[in-house]
Amino acid sequence: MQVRNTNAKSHIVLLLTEASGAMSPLEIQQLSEGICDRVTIYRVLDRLISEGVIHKTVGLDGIARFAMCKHCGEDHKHSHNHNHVHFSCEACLKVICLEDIIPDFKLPRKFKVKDVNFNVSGICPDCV
Amino acid sequence: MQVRNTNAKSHIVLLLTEASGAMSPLEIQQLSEGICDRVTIYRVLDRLISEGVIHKTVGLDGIARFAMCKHCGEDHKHSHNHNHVHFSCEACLKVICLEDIIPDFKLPRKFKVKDVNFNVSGICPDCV
DNA sequence: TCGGTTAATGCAACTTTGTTGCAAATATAT
DNA sequence: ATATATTTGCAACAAAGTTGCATTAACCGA
Repeated sequence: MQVRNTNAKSHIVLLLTEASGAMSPLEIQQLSEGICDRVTIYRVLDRLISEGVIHKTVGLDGIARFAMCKHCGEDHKHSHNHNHVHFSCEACLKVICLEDIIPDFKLPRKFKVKDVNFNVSGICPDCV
Repeated sequence: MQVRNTNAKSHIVLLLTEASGAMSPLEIQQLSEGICDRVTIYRVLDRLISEGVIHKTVGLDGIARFAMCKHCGEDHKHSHNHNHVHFSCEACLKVICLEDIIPDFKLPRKFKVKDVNFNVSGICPDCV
């Protein structure tokens, strides 16, 4: 399946690139002033995920949030993990990627790991 | 606020105690054959959480699931973390608590951690 | 540059998950 | 046994995400 660049897609990529944290579809919509329909945002995000451009994280609030894949080069689209910590601030409600913090753990070998979702919530440095 | 034991509550605790993994409110409802209203399940779960009897985890599917706190004695109700790994099997759809697998990570000191939600998805040993 | 093909979008309707208000029911202490 | 506060059921609501289908728009090749 061919990949096309569209207004909605480049707009959303730009938003996520400039964002200071992971964004929910609703937040994207609110910052986009009707650039496209709500449904399109979900669909663009799905595509960006499968293209390996962004990754998804879900915290205890159950809301999906999306962020650019920063440390993932074009070359390993299909094999990269997003195993860094995501921190949800209970005060400012921001969710940030702590790209450098990669928890160390090991599962019994019989488990086949395909995806990782690590979230920590609390108070971020800005909100102390 | 006083705590009461009710049919719904003890039924749900029993279900979770005997369960092989974390359960969603919907799964609880389906295994309960109308023992109580859907809303009551949510409310009982809320209470059990605040009593420190169960804990909550949310994976990439955004669905809340609940499991007994096994390694948490009565005494440290208010301070225990649920920092073990939860494994979601993409095949059998079970979510199990790996109580013994506690990832090692460290945040910059300025972050105040209050809660942890660690999920790994893939294929479990039973579904190889 | 102009069509033609096919991916992407908008709209409307729908599903699923979770929440709230309030009156009725029930657990527990006395 | 009764009083009181907690818990429940019901109905309605809210938020997040999905689906079908007709229309629009990217982009490839002539």
